[in-house]
Order: sequence, then structure tokens, then C-alpha cells
Amino acid sequence: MVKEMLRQGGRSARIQAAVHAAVNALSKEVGREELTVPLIAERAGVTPSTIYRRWGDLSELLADVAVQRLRPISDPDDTGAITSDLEAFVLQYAEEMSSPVGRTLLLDVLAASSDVSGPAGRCCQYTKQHLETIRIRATARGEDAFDINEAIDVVIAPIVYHILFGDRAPDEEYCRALLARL
Amino acid sequence: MVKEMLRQGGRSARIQAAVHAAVNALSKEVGREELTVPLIAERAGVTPSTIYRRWGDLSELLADVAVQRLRPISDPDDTGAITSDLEAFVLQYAEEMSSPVGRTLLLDVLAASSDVSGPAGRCCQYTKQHLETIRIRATARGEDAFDINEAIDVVIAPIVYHILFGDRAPDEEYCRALLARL
DNA sequence: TTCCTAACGCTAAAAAATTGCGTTAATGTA
DNA sequence: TACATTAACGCAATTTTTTAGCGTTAGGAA
Repeated sequence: MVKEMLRQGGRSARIQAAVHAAVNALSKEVGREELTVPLIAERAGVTPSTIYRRWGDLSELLADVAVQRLRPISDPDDTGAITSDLEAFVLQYAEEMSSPVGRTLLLDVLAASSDVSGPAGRCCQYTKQHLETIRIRATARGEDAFDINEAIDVVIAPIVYHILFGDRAPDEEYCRALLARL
Repeated sequence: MVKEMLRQGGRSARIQAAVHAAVNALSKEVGREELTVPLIAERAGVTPSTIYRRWGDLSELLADVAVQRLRPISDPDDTGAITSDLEAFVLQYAEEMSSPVGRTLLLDVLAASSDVSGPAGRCCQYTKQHLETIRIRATARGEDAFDINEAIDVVIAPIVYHILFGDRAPDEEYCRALLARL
């Protein structure tokens, strides 16, 4: 659900911020299983019905919070060369996502939606945008660019796969091996 | 949770079968959101407390059912050559998983566990076993084999990635392109 | 300022999850 | 086969969560 809010200022915005903050705070304090809507509501100083009306249920609220946290705050580092740019970005991506919280964020996002317009599609776009930034920088330098979809298939997808299925830790060595395939 | 059952015969087995059947039946009739423990219990002719005691909660029950459905019933088709064996397997895999129910099964499995011994790890093993079967056949024929982990990274992982994030449909053409990279 | 109404709080009712306790039946042993 | 043991279940009471009605508050526009 997660209505896109006809009113985005004042009280409505304050409540959203309070609820998001409550989710983030409680996520660290209590386990995932103990995280309930009434608990979040109390911490945020809000009635549970407000959360139910605005987000629908817990999973959608968690997905909404997850996309906020996965939303990039800045462009990937400019290291001066396409190879090192990519390496820096991928290593950081694997680092963040492979942690228990990172994996949980991914699952929260995936569980909420099945179509492109949903949270999952947006997170997918975030990654593409970062790669696009790196690619544009590369072409500006005169380096020969890489294909973004190919980068996703060859590098990002395997990392995500192993994080989700937990059959292998995407350490630096592994990530570098993936990058070498590009 | 999903206790491994000290008693596996008689009533215990009948109830498990009834509950699993109820989940599979109701999954088609009602949507995923409407699927509740009391509803499943009623259909299975069981009290809700039985389900809660045995599986813990709905998500673990769904994961348990999902691994059963994802468990291979037979070896991949033997088409006579490694290339066609792989292609047949991958196309079928993509076909099954890219449907709404397939995607849901994947998410059910992923949501339940984070370590290798869990449902996700087992499903991962299923895929590996299939690939292993194809590889062994190939070497028996004298064909030069492929690396299983590489096949997962290059072919399976991208397919799963696009299914989960919903940013692209893994059609036949796309799958063949992935296979060509091996 | 004034109006309109989206969004919230409060409350009651419905539904789901938890727990104690007695009962049933699966499994091992004589 | 008969018996003892206890895992697993059913039932029912309790707690918690979710839903829904209705009045109130506060953005946003005229």
C-alpha cells in the first residue's frame, strides 16, 4: 500500500519521521521477531491505527523504511579510474548488504512488491544509477565504458544471490574475481 | 523452528500432510494476504495451536511447504549433450521460478532462514545437485565439464536476481544469452 | 481568515497468537 | 501381545494484534 500522501508537510511528515526512527531504533534493540506495530507505535508516540491506515501492515512499513535506508545519500567515490571506481563501489555494496541487517533490508524490500514500480524495483534502480554514474565518468575520461546490464548480471547478481541464499560469503577476493570477468 | 519431529509416523505424518495440502490448496483459492493460520487449520481439520506449536508461525510453515515444492522429484532430462542438458534445465528453472507462485516460493524460503542449514541453503543445494548431475553425465560422455559455481554465478544468479527484483523477465532469449557466456 | 478534507486519535469489536492442562496415540520394552 | 512412556494433539481461556467507526485536528487552497 504505502499511499503516496496527498499531504506531505507538517504533522504528516513529522509522524512519518517518528515512525521511521522508531523502526530503526527498535530494530537494533529487539530482534526482528519481536518487532510489532503496537510496539513501534508506542515508541513513535502514535496510535497503532495510524500506522495500519498509512502503511497497511508491518511488512509494508518495514519495506518503506528499508528503501529509505538503501537510498543512496551520495554518488560513488571518484577514484580517478573506471576499474577502481567499480571495485570501490562493488566492495562497499557487498560489505553493506552481506551483513545481517543488510540482508534483512533486502528481504524486506523484496517481500513487499512484485512489480517494477514497487520498492524492489526502486532499489534495483538505485544500483543502476550508481553504475550509470561510474559509466558516465568513465566515458568523460575517455575510457571505454562497460554495459550496465552486463555488470548487474556478472557482478551484482551473484553477490546478491549468495547473500540471500547464504551459501557463500561475498568477501573481497570473491568480488574481485567477479569484477575480473567484466 | 520447524522441529524435526521425533515421531514421524501415524498421526503426526497425517497432520503434516493435511496441513501442507491445506496450504497448497488455499494458496490457489485465496490471495497470499488472506492466508492465515486459523484458516489453514480449519481446512486441514486441525486446531490452530497445533500449527503454532509445530511450526512456530505462518512464515515458517510457508517456508516448510515451499521447500517441499521446490524439492526436485526427478533428475533433469538427459538430452544427450551437455549444452542441451544445461539449456533444458535452465529454461525450465526460469520458467518455473519466474511465475508469481515461483517467486513467492523463493521469497518464502528466503524469509525463513539466514544460515546454510536453513530452507534457503537446502534450495540452493537442490540447484547445485541438478547441475552436478548434468556435469557428471557430461564427463561420462567424455565432454569437458563446466564449473558448477561458475554456472550458478553466470546463469542462475542473474535469473534469480531479475525474478526477485522484477526489473526484467527472464525469457528464453535472455537465458540463452546467459548460457552463451559459460 | 475561512472552508474543505486528508490524516490522526480514541474506542470498541473482531481476529489472531499464546499458554495451561487434560487426552490421545506413537514408539520402545518386556 | 500387553504395558509404560511421552511426544504430539485438542480444547479452552487469556493475551495480543488487527480492523473499523466516528469525532477531532491541522494542512492546503481560496
